[in-house]
Amino acid sequence: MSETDTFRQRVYQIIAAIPSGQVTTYGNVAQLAGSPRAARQVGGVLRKLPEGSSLPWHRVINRHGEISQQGEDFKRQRQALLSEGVMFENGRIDLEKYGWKW
DNA sequence: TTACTGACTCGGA
DNA sequence: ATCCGAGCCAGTA
Repeated sequence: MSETDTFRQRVYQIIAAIPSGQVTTYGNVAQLAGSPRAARQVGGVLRKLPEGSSLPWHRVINRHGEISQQGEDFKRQRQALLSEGVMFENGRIDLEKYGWKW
């Protein structure tokens, strides 16, 4: 991770390292990227992901263990997680159980 | 350059 | 536990 890396590039690298079947929060990604208060910007980066990106963006959720997206994107994210074995209880994921611990 | 936007989070009620 | 207001800051226009 070089000095000239942008926040976005760091976010890409971090998310690419989240294992299948595990999740992390926007805030955690921001912290690992070196800007602990930029959780919102992590969402901003993912919102503008290039079409056909292989980045596992669905493994990023909010601090309550919920999917932050709406509509069709919400359904796609939920399905992607379920297919990796991540279970929901009342619309929430148990971060103690599925949270990514590096 | 300035001005908005918002896949978030924190703290108080 | 839930709700809401305020702050945040990289992108974008």
